[in-house]
Amino acid sequence: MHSPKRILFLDLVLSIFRLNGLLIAEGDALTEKLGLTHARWKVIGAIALSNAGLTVPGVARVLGQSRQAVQRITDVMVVDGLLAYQRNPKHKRSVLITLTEEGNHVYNMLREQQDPWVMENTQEIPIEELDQTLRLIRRLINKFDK
Amino acid sequence: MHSPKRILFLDLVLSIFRLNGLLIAEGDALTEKLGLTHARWKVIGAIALSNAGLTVPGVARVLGQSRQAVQRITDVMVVDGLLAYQRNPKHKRSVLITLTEEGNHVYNMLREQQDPWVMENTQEIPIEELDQTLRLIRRLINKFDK
DNA sequence: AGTACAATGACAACATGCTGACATAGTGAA
DNA sequence: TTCACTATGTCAGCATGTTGTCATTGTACT
Repeated sequence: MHSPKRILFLDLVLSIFRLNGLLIAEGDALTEKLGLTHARWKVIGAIALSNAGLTVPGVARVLGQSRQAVQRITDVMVVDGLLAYQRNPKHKRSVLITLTEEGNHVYNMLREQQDPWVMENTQEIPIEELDQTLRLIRRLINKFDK
Repeated sequence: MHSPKRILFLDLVLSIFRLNGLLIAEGDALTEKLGLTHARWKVIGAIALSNAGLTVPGVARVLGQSRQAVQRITDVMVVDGLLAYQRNPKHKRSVLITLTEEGNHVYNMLREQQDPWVMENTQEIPIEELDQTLRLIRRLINKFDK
């Protein structure tokens, strides 16, 4: 049972855990000057990328997290003036999340940090390898996301 | 600046976050009957795989976590009778962690759950793809782990 | 329309990760 | 040997994730 594939897969699982931790640390370092954290980085990114406007459960679905976890983050970000809740014509209670002017400004500054970071960490990696890896990761996500 | 590579990389980062969350859920489901959690699964695995015996900071280094986080888990596992602290001939205060008889039993049962799980989730995936992916993940880990 | 089921907000309990701080133990160089 | 630096255990505070529960709102089917 100690097939190479088994070892390889368990190794991959542990490496995902490891990389996840390192990416969180990178995210925190990257956003520290902006008064953000990795969790807020994920949320502000999801909202900035949405055209139609997202609700709290909508962000949770995009990020694959519980709506409660997202709600806690967005509540704080609204208090901090980065996000605002807007009336949702489609739902009496479930409001839409939008970026405030300050939120937009922070997101733009975030981009200025993020873009060189991405460049730095991908320039030596062929695009085909990134693509293959992303495809396998997605395949595993689909397998587990039921 | 919206190069395909940039999009691809950010997509990969988000997918790592996503897969990490799903793997934690899988780990929790897999170990629930054994009274474990994903965090204890990682720790018990690290200790079972070590031949020479590990200290708390040793496990932390293997897993790439803070020693404080590992200490908290092992303290509980010692109380629960899965682990035991043993005198370390090389250090007066930093004890070695060993599996108790019960800990060994739980680890074996864990393997009985884990092996079919690994089989089920890898049988359709060529070993070369797993290998390529692991290599890229490792490459990123090395990049961020300074 | 009415009614069952799903989605949402709100609150709580808990697990797990991080960092910081402090005292003690170990190590290596002068 | 002595002294500076590193490693370790311990305690605390905090951020973030999970699940569970309950009341309310939306949706879809009869």
